[in-house]
Amino acid sequence: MVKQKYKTEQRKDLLDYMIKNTDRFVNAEDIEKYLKNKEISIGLTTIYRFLNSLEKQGKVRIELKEHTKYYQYILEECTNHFHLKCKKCGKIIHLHCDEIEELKLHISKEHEFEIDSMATIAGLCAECRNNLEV
Amino acid sequence: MVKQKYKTEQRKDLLDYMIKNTDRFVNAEDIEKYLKNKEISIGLTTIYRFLNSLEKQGKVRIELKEHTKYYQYILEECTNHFHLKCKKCGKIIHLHCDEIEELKLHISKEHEFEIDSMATIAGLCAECRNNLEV
DNA sequence: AATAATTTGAAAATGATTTTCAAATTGTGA
DNA sequence: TCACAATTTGAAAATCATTTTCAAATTATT
Repeated sequence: MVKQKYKTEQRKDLLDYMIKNTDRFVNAEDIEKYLKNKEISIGLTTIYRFLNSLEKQGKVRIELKEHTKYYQYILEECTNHFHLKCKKCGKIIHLHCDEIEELKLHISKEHEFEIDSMATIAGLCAECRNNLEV
Repeated sequence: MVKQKYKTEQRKDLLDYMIKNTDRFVNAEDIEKYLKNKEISIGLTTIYRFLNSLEKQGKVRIELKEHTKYYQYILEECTNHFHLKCKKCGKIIHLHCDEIEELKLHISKEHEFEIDSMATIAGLCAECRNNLEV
């Protein structure tokens, strides 16, 4: 399943789709519907195989909603900064911040733990925090 | 499903089990097996209902392995500190650390984002980091 | 006790994901 | 360029964790 020795149209289209939709989480059905609309015919099986392959390679963030797995492709440029993820609306904030780097060093030295360079921390964004107070 | 007006033996046993197993993630089957062994008979349906109820109340951390949901009961005393979770072995480190509090303040002020008080950050623990290098 | 409200659990249903396997596609060596 | 081998695809069937259903059991209330 992580062989992929032959290149195919299907996987090219699938990767294109994932890279164009890095601002949200998508599931297998989302992908199928979109491609069907574009007259690109890809079987659900192939979509699932592709998503599994991305997962094994660690190239996607994964989220569970109801019974369904949602995937978000991790862009290269996102591998070296932190992310804040709003629990309410799902928004992801890309955090370029020296304080985080200091914290990583501290945790590594004092707590002997190596935090992921692209780790995600959950919480509440400004808008959702305000809406809660209404 | 979040009514629970009547108290029952089943839910008492289930809560006991969850509270006694906060050091790891358990799934519905784990719970069933354990209780069956203890001669306590509880239907799988009831277990699922109970876990869903905990989830709706926000009393559990959830993790997806293969196709199965795993649950970890969140102890009261864990709601006010951070956690480091090793991606490799699953170990959870409870982090009592001033630097984190400073970071939370910074993120709140400068990035307008309120980090969860019991947030979990992924990474690699000392042992797994060393084993990787072998 | 008698009644009403809620909970339980076995069995059936659900639904997302995986498996199967024959056909189609892609790469390779002559 | 033409086979031949290796890999990939996808429709259909299978899987399997989880949910739904609903009658019976349990719990609270009068």
